[in-house]
This record gives sequence, C-alpha cells and structure tokens, in this order.
Amino acid sequence: MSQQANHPRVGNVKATRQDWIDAAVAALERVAIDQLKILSLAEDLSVSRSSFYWYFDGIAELHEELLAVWSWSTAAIVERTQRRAQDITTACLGVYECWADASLYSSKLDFAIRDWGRRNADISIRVYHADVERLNAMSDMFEQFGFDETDAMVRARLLYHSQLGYYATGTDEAVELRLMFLPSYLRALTDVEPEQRVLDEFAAYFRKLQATP
Amino acid sequence: MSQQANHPRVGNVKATRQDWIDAAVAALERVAIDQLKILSLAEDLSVSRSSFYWYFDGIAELHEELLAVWSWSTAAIVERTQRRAQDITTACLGVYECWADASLYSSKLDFAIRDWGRRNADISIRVYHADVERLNAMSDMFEQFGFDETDAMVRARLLYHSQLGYYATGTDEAVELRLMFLPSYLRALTDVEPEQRVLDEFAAYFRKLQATP
DNA sequence: CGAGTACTAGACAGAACTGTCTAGTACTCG
DNA sequence: CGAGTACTAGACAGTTCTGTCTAGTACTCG
Repeated sequence: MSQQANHPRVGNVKATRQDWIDAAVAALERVAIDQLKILSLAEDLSVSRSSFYWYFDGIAELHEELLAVWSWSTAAIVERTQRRAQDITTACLGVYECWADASLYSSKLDFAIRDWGRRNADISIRVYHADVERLNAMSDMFEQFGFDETDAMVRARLLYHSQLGYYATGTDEAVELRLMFLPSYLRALTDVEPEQRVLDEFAAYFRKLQATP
Repeated sequence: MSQQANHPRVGNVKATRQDWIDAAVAALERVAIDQLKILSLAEDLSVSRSSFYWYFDGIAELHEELLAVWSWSTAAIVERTQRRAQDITTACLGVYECWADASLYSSKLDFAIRDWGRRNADISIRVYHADVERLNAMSDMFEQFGFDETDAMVRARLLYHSQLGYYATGTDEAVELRLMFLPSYLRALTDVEPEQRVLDEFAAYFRKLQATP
C-alpha cells in the first residue's frame, strides 16, 4: 500500500520517514494500535529507537500518517461506484474489484483502524464518515439502476456490510471458491440473473490479480 | 451478560471472582484485550490490585473466563436457527432476535474477542470454529426452506456477515429506523415478500425489548 | 470468645516503554 | 579538505504495569 517513493538513501541514512510508516502499516496487521511500539518498529528496521524522533514528534504524528494511508481505500471504493456500467451486475463487480485487489483495499488495515475507532472518539468519527461516504456511493449506484431509496440503501448495506463481515470473521478463501459463490451473491443483491460473459470477464481479472501479487 | 449469581458478600469481601469477570467484560467494551489491566479493574471495583491474585493465578485465567462468557452467544444463535418456523421469513426473524437482544449477543464483546483473535493464533482458532458453527446453522436453516447448498450458504453469509459488518461500522440506529429497513432486508435474503402479521409480531417484540433494557 | 477462613492492603523489585539530551558518524558541497 | 547537513546511538530519568510477599481485617463456627 506504499505510495510515496522512498528518497534515495544518501549519507548516514538507514531508515527514511517512509520506512517507519511502512513498518507501522505492516505492524498494524499483527498488533493493535496501542501495542504499536516505537521500540518494535526500530527493531524491525534494525535502527535505534531514538532515530524515530528525528522524523516524528512522537507516536501521534505516526498515527496521522497511518490514517492518511487508510483513507486512500475510501477513494478507491467511491471511484468504482461512479463508473458508467452497462448493468447493475457489472456495477457491483466494479466494487468487488476493491475486495479482490489488496492494493486498493486492505482489510487488515481497515479493521486495525476500526479497532482503534472503537476506543477513541476522534478516530471513531473519521471511520463513521468514511463508512457513510462508502455506503452512500454504493446506494447511489443501486438507485441509478432503478432501486427505490430504501431498497438501494439495503442492497448497498448488504454489499458493503457482508464484505466487512466476511473479513471480520477472518475468512480468506481460495480464488476459485470465492468465484463459485459469486453468481449467487450477485443474484441476491441485484435480483437479476448475471450474464455469463460479465462473470467470465471478472473471473479472468480476479485470477490474473491473484497470480501476480 | 452475567449469568453466574454473585455469592453473598460474607466476611471481609469487597469484590467476588464474578465481580472481576463482570468488570473485565465491561472494560473490554472500552479497551483492547492487551490494554485490559488489573490495576484499572481494581480501580473500577475500588479494591486493591493484589486482591485479584487471590481469585486468579494471573491475567490468563481471567482471559479464559472472558472466552467462556463470549461462547454463550454462539449457543443462542444456533438455538434460534433450529426452531420450527412456519416460513423462511419467520426463521430469519428468529436469528434477528439475537441482534435485537443484548443479553443474547453483545456485538462489543464479539468484536473485542475478534480483535484479540486477529493477533493471537489460539483465539483465532476459537473464533473460526464459532463462525463456522453459526454459519452452518444458518445455512441448514435456509436449506430447510428449499434453497440449494450454494444459495443456502450465500444467504446465510449475507444474513450473518451483513450483521457483523453492520456492527463493524459501529452503527447503532434507533429501533424504528432498523424496523423500517427490515422488510427490504428480508425480501433480499429470502426472495419472498414478508407477511405483514409476521413483521408486526417481530416489531412488537423488538420495541418491547428496547423499552425495558 | 478465640481460632480459623477468606479475603484485602501496601510495599517491593523488576520489566517495558516513554521522551530527551549529548555525542557521534557518513555523506555532500564550496 | 574542512564545514555543514542529516541523521544515528546510547544513556538518562520517569511512568506504568507486573507478580510476590507480608501483615492485616472482618466475619463464622465450635
């Protein structure tokens, strides 16, 4: 999920600011935010703990960077709901791209931030706004295809919440198993029988992504 | 969610073993498992920290008790999937009782345990088994009403995962709003138009529960 | 009413982590 | 090649939490 390129390592540099952020994102997949320790990151980077304080005022500044990384995924989801799709099945599959592509959405990071929000009011507000933005975008998408306001929101919730729930249970199934369930999911979400051609295109995209991680 | 009655407070007793467990369950709604400190619990109970060691060998023993409390909710969910319902709508609403009744299922405790599982392999296995048990029970329920194996599992996942996702986003809506969305959820999950009488019965049950917490 | 039971309080040492301060070190540039 | 820049290392004191040990304390029962 790292986007900002590392500066070249001139002089006595062992770890850049971005290295600390990347290490923190990686660590957040293993530990909770309040167990994210500067000492552990320093050990991961094979660098002294006090070097951290050259780049950051304290742990709070690193926390802000983590939130910035996390916020990219909302943009990715919203973008996909706004694509001009030929039918509701294709539109839904656009959103499924985010669940398929770890560079667009990282469930581990998302849940780490949610955990944090559950015990910090400021973070909880940010998570709330992200969820509202994501859900409204998906709801608009269903409305574009003729669902009334309530049905559109319920379908959006089923699409989004069921995916969050899937990750909440820690499920990580093989590509082919996930593809097997897909038509049945799409049928329930859209009330339309998905076209085979559309399914095949998505299956090809998904398999290709997983083959080259 | 406390089930074991407190023993009478004879002698010099300020806090019983059950008091420590109840305090830990309550604290877990605010902090992560590795921020659950004996000192904080002692302060909550207005008791010395060292008294904890009279009842428990260490924090690990308290952790086991938390898992025991958590495991009750799986039993409650499975029981509701196995009731003899007249139609699939009623059957689904049986499961919704768990989401409505905080004494049957506590989302905060459930997510606290899931957080823990995300960074502890032993706990992760327990959470996995609970999820499999819950999902299989719901899937069997859909199969009873004529859904084929794949569709039954997908409907079970939509029912269960979407509820987990709902809680993952920290949503806590008013009773009337939740009831407003309910028919649309049931229609998507079952493909059947829900009977008004069945909806009214559930609404009465839900309103009554929330009125007397 | 004295002894025993079932706790409870306070003090201790040790571990883990925090932020700060001082003294390097390895490059780059004039 | 000497000065400056951009870090890095190690030592410090302070805080929070851990488990243990010792000395109470308030009931109950013979």
